[in-house]
Amino acid sequence: MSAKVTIAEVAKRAGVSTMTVSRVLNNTGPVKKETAERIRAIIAELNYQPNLVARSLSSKRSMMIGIIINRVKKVFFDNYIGQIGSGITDIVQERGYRVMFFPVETDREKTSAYLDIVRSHVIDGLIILRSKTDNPHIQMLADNEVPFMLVNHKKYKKNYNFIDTENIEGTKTAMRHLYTNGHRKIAFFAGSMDETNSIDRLKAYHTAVKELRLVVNEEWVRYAEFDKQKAFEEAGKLLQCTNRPTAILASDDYMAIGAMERLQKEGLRVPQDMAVIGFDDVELASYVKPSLTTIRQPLTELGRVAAENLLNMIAGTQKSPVHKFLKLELVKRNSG
Amino acid sequence: MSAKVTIAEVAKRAGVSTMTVSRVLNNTGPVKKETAERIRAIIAELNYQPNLVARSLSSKRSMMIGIIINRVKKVFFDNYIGQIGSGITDIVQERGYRVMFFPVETDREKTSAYLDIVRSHVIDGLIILRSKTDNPHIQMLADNEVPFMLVNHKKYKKNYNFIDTENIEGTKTAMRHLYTNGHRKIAFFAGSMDETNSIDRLKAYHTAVKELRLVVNEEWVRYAEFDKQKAFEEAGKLLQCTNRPTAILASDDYMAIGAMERLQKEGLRVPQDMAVIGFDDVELASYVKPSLTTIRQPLTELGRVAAENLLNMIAGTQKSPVHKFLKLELVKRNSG
DNA sequence: TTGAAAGCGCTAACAT
DNA sequence: ATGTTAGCGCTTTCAA
Repeated sequence: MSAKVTIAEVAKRAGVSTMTVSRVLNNTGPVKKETAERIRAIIAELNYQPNLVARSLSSKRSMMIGIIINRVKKVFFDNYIGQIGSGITDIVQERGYRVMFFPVETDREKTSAYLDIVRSHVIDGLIILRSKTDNPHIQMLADNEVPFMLVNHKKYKKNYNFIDTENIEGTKTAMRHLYTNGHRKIAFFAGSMDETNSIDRLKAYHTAVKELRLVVNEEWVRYAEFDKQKAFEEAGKLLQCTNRPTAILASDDYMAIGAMERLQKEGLRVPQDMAVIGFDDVELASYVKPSLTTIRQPLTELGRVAAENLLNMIAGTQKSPVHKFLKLELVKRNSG
Repeated sequence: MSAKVTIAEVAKRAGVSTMTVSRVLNNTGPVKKETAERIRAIIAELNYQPNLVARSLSSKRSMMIGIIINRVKKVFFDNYIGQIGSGITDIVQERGYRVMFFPVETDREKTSAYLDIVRSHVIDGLIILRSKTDNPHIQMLADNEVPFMLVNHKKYKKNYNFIDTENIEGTKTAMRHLYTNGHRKIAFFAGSMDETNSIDRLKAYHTAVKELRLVVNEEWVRYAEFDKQKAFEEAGKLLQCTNRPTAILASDDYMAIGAMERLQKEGLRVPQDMAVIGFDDVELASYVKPSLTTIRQPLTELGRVAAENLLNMIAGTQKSPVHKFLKLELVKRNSG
């Protein structure tokens, strides 16, 4: 890499110490106007750029925010992440930070996984999307007092910060909607049971079943791990039940869509023969036929709020713990 | 951040110098077996993790690969990026590197934009998706001898490396397909004209028009900048033409879908009244109604090849320039 | 308003 | 097989 200009070089040419240059660079401490201008001119002339790594090592801050994405699916950047990531990025950049997205494989062995990038000050704070409940890294982050925010995850611990949605209420809303439409036998497609969202939604399903005095059938609860293909398969099994439900509520849109595909493949009409409702409102939801009725999560907003709180915690203007919930909204379309 | 264990601490406890610990850490140079084991035990006991930033500063490598995503759309992580990113990530992790995704705003002012992260050794190499032709940063990377690969971009310069697809052939294939289906009046929706892909596809459209001796009409070429909404609007204008085409070839799927939505909104049937063909084969393409016929780009493979070549260049086993093209494939569905 | 010294935590290069 | 020295490029701290 040619022509590496360092702060020392700039200082030398300006006839000042590196500290003065540093002050100009960071707007820290007083510098005489003319000196500052001279230095700025030289910086421009030499096209000098501070070495971020050296700066991080020395100052222990990087002005970077990391976004951890649990890489479970093959194509992990889906519209769910796209919407949340967009919200985060907006806020973070507004406040002069940069964002970096880290896909990480969920191996429970490498305990270091992403503690090291924070400890090393590669990034100043972390936003973690849809963490697993048994993720050991989170506790390490907390123990190390690393600023972090969990998105779409819930854990009431005083050094855990999260922003989640009102899953219980949302699930009930969906159930009541189906009930109103005449459904009394409702199946539920659960996501990964190691995510609090899944757990909450499943629990709420059971509660709603009781509250609405619905028929209960264990076979109607299918586990598909937020995976479209798995939902496709589980829907097949569901159709084998002697006592067939008339509606499906799925824990996310991708599962709803997978299930719907299977139903249609087997010749059923949606929603006439079986209604289907999803969760999230990803881009695909409005494109499938019939378009998907779903419980909309305000994903972009989720990202924005997470970013705001994280940055405030880093700045020290917000104290831990942050435990927030955003509202959900039923989006009525044509699938149920 | 509590209990910061450094290499010095490990060395002290092991009764050796930091260099010996460093050697154990990096498998560099010889260390007596027992010493190594003792050191490893202490590392485990103290839960020591090397400081990545200090390591980067000293060694000038970070074992990280950056992926630059031009942030033009609001939700920038779409399925196009998802597929490419997935391919990249697979290869990069296989080879012991990590990946980080950087969304960057396309402001031409900040010339530093992403040169600084490489110069600073935050990352060892860069993959850039769909760069603009007038992107000044690329030349800076080249001038600074930064290892980089452009994906879905073409530029024959000896210090530019790219992996692209055979856009010309692909476009012609699509045109011939429409021709075979009886179409003689074919419209074209061009993407952003500051991307080589768009330029190539538009050029190929014109060539095909000539080769197939088709009717020519300037109004049939619409510019929609890879934007679904813009395509929606342009399709409206297209319908105003006195001499209306019978088919649309779009430079990417999102535009094709936007156009299709408008046609359907105006009461036209696709493909009977107007055929529509896209480019890419993103996830949405198979979900829209009618499902989208498209020229499939091997997106995941594109990512894999980009990553392989980049890592080889970093390792010194691959020389610049790398100029590669992957084949395209017509995916026949129901829209044309 | 400016500078000098020290050090962030690690590894390269050269000893031994 | 191991250690010493120096330094990566910056900022912190203290002094002037």
